[in-house]
Amino acid sequence: MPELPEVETYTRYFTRHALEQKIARVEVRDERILGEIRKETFVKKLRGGAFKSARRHGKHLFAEVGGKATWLHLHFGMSGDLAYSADREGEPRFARVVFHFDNGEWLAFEDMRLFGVVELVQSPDEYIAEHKLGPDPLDPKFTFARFASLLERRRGAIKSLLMTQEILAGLGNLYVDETLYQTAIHPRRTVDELSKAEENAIFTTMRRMLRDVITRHERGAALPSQYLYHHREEGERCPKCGGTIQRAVVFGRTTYFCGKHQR
DNA sequence: TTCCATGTTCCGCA
DNA sequence: TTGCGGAACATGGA
Repeated sequence: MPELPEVETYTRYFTRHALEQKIARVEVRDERILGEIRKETFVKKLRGGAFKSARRHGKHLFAEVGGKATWLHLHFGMSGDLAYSADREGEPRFARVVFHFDNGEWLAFEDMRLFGVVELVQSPDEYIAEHKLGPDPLDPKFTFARFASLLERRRGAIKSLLMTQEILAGLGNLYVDETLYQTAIHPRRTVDELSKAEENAIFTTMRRMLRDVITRHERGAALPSQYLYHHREEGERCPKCGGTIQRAVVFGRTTYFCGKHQR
């Protein structure tokens, strides 16, 4: 389930389990996950090294490979996940790359649908620049002024803008819908007709919601029942206002919203 | 069997 | 230049 809150959770998981351990062996089980890099190069650059730190930008996870002047880059596509264990038999069914550490434990990158990417890059900053990724909404330096400037001189639907990684990096279909639901804004409203108060509501609610989801993931807790997340079905009753949940396609993605309170 | 899925990219058109 | 619809990618679950 990889949008920003999930990738943040994976980053913390990676940090907890996989840092400062010697990489004894790298197993690439399906080369289609590797993107541009050749399997031999990938394995050779990692074997014998160790991950020194991990950071996230948007939906991307980067881990520094000590002494090799390179970073592991993970993108989770639609179905990517991480699993760390010492259990030799327990490797997940859809493990595509497995890092084996010299203490016998392993970290698997699993991705059933193979839309994810595992590769090596020069540095996170270089990657972010090259792919023109927008700011991360939970970056401490990301302010309302910065957010408002992203909306200036744009005309499209607010949902399209919030989903575009070159503008803002991290939200996907689920959490854009959640943000707009919680701020009572219709996903097709165009950016140029939003009031400053509405822009502020989006900024504030989006960040509070993302932090809330991360905290709940960390605790293994479910999302609140009044979140749209649990009501993504046409005809469901809106837990906020009793209206009816509608389904539409916006920016090419199935979109759920309350036909009554989202305007 | 058919439709749908938390993502990204590329192409074509307005 | 910006915005957006559509298709493609690969696979399993309802």
